[in-house]
Amino acid sequence: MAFSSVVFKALADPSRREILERLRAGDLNAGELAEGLPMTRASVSHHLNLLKQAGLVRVRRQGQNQVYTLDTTVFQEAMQWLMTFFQKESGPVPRNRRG
Amino acid sequence: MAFSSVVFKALADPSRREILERLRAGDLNAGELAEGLPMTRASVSHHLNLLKQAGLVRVRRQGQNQVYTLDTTVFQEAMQWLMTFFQKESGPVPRNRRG
DNA sequence: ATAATATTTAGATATTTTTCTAAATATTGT
DNA sequence: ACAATATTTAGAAAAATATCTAAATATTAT
Repeated sequence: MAFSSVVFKALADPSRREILERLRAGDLNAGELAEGLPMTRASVSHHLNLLKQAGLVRVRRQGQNQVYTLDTTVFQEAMQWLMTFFQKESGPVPRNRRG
Repeated sequence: MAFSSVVFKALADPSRREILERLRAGDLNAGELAEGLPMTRASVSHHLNLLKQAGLVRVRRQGQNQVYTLDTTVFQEAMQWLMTFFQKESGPVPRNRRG
């Protein structure tokens, strides 16, 4: 699927945005992320998987836990896509303006 | 529905992003927007409605046509949301930094 | 008022997404 | 190896979304 679709689809769900916002304060494991969300751990796990596929989070094992971290690079790419809409003319987006 | 959900949901569909990208070059009416998209005019109309609800486009009648225009203010808000993810600490986002 | 053109709305169907329960996998401690 | 804990995977059911055809609405010209 095209870059933007996975990312924007991932961002389109309130539970997933909630997860991302919690991760802003620091890494959390799956159990911690599931707490407070009105759904089962299995469902949270599903959302985490979508976020991972979108490249918005990374995961590493730490003992029994799966620890999730924000990965901000994709946020940047999404921002860049949005930013093109402030330039009136369409066409390839200039990345730098030497010469 | 919360601000971000409608907006990100609107952006999550490739056909709708295609529509937005065409509108970058200038206003187009519903018929023009439907051309080239692999679906009926009714379906395009549906997508346009979602974009309108998200505040991403405006529409005005011009004779027999409905003319669609980009509205960039919501793009800005979406960008702002994304931008908060580059500040590690969570909490209310400072809008300006006088004082 | 009628016809022609442009677009939307209604209702139906197909696909995708969300969520659940139950079972499976992985790690740690005994 | 076995039990306890953390998390994911599988499969099913419910809810949301995308798309179609047909009918309805709005504008313009005759």
